[in-house]
Amino acid sequence: MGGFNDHVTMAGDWMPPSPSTRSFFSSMLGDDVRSFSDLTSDNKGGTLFPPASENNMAGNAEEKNNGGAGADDDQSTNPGSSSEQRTNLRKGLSERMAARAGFSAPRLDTERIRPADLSQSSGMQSPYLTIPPGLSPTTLLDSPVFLSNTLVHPSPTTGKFPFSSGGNGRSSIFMMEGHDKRKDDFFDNINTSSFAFKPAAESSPSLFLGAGASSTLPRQSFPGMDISVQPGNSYMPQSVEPRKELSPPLNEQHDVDAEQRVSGDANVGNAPSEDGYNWRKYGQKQVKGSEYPRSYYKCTNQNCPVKKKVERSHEGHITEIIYKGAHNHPKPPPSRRSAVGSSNALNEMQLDIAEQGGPAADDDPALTTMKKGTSTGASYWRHDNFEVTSSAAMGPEYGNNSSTVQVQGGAQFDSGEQVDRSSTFSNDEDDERGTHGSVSIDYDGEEDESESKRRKVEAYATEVSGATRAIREPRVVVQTTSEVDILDDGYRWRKYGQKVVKGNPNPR
DNA sequence: AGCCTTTGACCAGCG
DNA sequence: TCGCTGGTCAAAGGC
Repeated sequence: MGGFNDHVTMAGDWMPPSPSTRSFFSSMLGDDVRSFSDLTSDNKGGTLFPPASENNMAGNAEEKNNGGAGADDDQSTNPGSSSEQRTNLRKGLSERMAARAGFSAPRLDTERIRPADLSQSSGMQSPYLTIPPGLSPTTLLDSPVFLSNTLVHPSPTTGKFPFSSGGNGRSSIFMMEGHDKRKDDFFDNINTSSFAFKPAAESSPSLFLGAGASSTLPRQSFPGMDISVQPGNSYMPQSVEPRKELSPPLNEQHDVDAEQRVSGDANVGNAPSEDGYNWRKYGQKQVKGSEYPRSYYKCTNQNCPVKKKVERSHEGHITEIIYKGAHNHPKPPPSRRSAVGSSNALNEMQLDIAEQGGPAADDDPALTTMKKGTSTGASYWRHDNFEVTSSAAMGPEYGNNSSTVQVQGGAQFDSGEQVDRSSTFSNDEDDERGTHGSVSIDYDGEEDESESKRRKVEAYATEVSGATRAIREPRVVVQTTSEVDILDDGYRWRKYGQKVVKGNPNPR
């Protein structure tokens, strides 16, 4: 879609822009970019990506090497229409990856950007942000900081959550609809460089594991996960499952890859229940374009339409999680399986969060902020590897209320609650190629958003993620149904701007 | 006994 | 219309 160009520009623009998410974003980008560029230059031949993910990457290594050619393609293609994008998607991962690499590199003014982040993120090398096992996306989302805006960095107030800041920043970043390439690049880079939210990190050690070499900063990022919410019904997903990647405690973060895969994921082998909900796996399939098999889960709660797709690496690391629909019921009490997840670090993390973050997300204004993001269709939210995407808001039918729930950006994945809408932090800007498409699609908010569209979107996401996934890590996508509802989330919103975004006929 | 996972087959959408 | 692909179904088996 049209978005592509924008994105490109975006890259350049990152720095300047707007205060909010974007700025945050930009800062992040800086790191990302930097790292990315560095990588590219250094690695030229191939390894654009950070070593950390080797395990995941392993499969990709070849692809990476091939990258050069692919890059060109990508660039050329990116701009193209959605169809083109798809085409691209179909290309080998290697090409795509390469393309991405190539793509972003040139455009970004890494040098400018770099500094800021570096300082912050210097520590974060690890590509993945790990979320400790037990930590649910929900939790993450809930975290006040997270919600808070990008500005937050280390929130003085909320503070603690490095995560949050990351979240925010990321969210903004992530939100980028397009996120694709850029995302990928970003994320990849980010992971490596990290977008760190400096500050707070300390407080919640448990949260980030990540990767990063640097234990400190990294925490904030969530490298490995992408979360996306898809519209279907709307109840948002409550959580992302941390699984493998998630977890390594801060200390462990150093060796992201190894650790994450190996130990990190306590959850790994298990069904994704870490988010607090009970899921039943009803299928598994190898999806084209994806290195790893995709597992299909349904929420076991009666009448709950929520489904999720999880892709895991051989090691069991989650490379991508896509939520579809929102839960129409509260989170079941932790028991059994959930308990399992809870046992992990994630749980701890959550606890930490609660303690630290203290403020309930709901209450937290920041949260509110996040929600704002939602306006449009899809949003992406990402922490290093952690990414959340939401498309339009959920249908009122489902979630209604939910006071708390938000997806994405602001969203809380709170489990019990339904997510009302997605947020968009999007970034419209971001999107690189396809993403846009997806975004826009959701964006339309058509309730039905045809499945097909949805599919496409998903597919796109999948692919993108797939390509990068290995590299990047898990991703959670939450789709919602319509954007319209977004404003009806029970919160009060103040419009602070309107802008026409390329690729989107409607002013944002 | 209940719940969940596995896995091959089937179905539907899309190009 | 055909083939491909993703998503879902449902039987079988395990815990």
